[in-house]
Amino acid sequence: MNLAQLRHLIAVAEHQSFRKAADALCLTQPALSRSIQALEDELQVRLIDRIGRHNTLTAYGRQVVASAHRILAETAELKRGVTLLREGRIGNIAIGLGPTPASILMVPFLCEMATRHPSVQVRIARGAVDMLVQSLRSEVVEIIAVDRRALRAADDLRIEPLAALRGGFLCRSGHPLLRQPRIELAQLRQYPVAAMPLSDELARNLVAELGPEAHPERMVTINSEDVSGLLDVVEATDAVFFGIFASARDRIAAGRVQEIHVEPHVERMGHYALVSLARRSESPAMAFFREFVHERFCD
Amino acid sequence: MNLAQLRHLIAVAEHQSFRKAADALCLTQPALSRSIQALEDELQVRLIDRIGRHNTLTAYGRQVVASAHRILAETAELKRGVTLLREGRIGNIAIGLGPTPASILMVPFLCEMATRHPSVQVRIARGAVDMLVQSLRSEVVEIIAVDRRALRAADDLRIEPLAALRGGFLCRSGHPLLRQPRIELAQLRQYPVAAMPLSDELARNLVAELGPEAHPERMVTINSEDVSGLLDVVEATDAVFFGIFASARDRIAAGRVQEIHVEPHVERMGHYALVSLARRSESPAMAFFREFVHERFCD
DNA sequence: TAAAAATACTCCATAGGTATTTTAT
DNA sequence: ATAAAATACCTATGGAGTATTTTTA
Repeated sequence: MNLAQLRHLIAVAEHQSFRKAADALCLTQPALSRSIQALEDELQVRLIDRIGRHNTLTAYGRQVVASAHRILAETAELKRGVTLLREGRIGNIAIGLGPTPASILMVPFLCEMATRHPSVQVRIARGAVDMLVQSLRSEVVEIIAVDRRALRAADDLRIEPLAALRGGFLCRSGHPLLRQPRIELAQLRQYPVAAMPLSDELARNLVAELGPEAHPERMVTINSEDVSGLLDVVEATDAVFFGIFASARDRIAAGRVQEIHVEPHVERMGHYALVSLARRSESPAMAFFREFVHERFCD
Repeated sequence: MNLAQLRHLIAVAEHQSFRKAADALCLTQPALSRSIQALEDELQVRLIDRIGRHNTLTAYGRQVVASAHRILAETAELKRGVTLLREGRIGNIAIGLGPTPASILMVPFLCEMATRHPSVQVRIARGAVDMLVQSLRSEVVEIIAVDRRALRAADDLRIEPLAALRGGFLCRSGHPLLRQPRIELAQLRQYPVAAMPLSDELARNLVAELGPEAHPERMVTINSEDVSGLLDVVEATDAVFFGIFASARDRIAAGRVQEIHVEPHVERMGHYALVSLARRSESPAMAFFREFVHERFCD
């Protein structure tokens, strides 16, 4: 039994004629006859009463045609489902975001999906890099966006670097520091410093470039993984934010916070990456996330 | 896309290995690989991530496998349905019965079907032969059992004669007539005669054999198509029944009615037939009816 | 007698098998 | 290095076409 035979049977049932059905199927009449015969032989049952003018279904034929309709409808549904999935009109994606990527991506991405692709289910996990990598390996999430320097390379991971993001110090507009002609770390440290947990590598670099006072353990007083929360504090108080400017893109654009140019000037860059399992194909809707991330990861 | 490919995909999904799945399918691994590839090519989508140890379904694969399960379940259901139908465990039959056949068959057949084949839907139409033939031609019923002599032969009808049935006069046990040594039509006509509508042919025969007094128009006083009803009357009164003895088989066996031997003795036979549409195959469950009829049409 | 379905035959595309190469752990 | 999947190549079968016969209205 095959799907063609079912289509053929339905056509004959509809046209009540092998010839007309064959024409409709773009098939020759003998081919159609044999197709129906083969089905009848396999089911060991006569499906159509051949009575010259208008052929009619037997009781078996009616039974089989009913099933055939369901089967063919289901195959059409299969193809439709694949198409919808490919077009990203259905599907689901599970994403893991490290603290800074979350601050840059989460709300805007969820807004984008909610408006543009409302039928795609999105799940977002947030957390530390190690935890996210674990989620990735256990396939709880399909992709993660994390700090590249906190990542241990492994050949089961596909690491896709993202554009580097500028970072440094931010404070609210009208902050007392901004009135000073030259801001050194010592002045800045008179205010609380808000930052997310920083990597050892970054800590070493800070100490090397700005002196021992710049070690996060000493410098950072307000520490949270919730970067947005930190920025709320920075906007409302004299606390100073240390992190990636893109996390505060909207606030900077709105003039609510601004960069502090600390002397000596050192360009701080954040390096992030999308990480997924190697040799694993990705959900179709994941293209949206990928595109969105590359769009947002720039200064 | 074909059913084999869907089966193959499901096997690979289950075994997470082309080799094991191929073994399970009694297929070689290359054949299975190509089958899956062909399906992927047709759907233009990767269905399985080949990752050495355990291959896994892609998002598309999961979608397709879900549909594939439904499709294959439906094809199994199709075959099961055909089998059930062939075994007469499901199905429906619509039957037409003339007055006398109805009196012989209806109740016992319905009892038989209700006990032996409770899932088979049975519809029984009763009526005059012409009406039943019309129902047959319009496929309202699939077969009719009627008086053969009331039937006009036509080559779109398949007529299957049934064993002839003896007929004549019946009265209740203890009927005054039975005390007489010799019963002639004149004596019998002192009592009401109950009969169903009789054919012109039979009327002519009766007149020829028993004289003008035997013409149904004069002889029959209680006339109905409901033979069982007539027999109820005959049992309860001195009315005499004229018809086929098989209609009263149970009543005769129980000694409630008995034959009246009218002189001169003329063997009256009823000739019935099963009629169906020529070149039309019959419902599988119809075999039960056919068998039942042949079993009951005997004296 | 004419129209439709079945049959006879021929051909080709496809599915399967075997041998081998490539890939991944 | 080994196990698994992919590829190459060959074969056979099933399905389709053409020509013809049989059937039936």
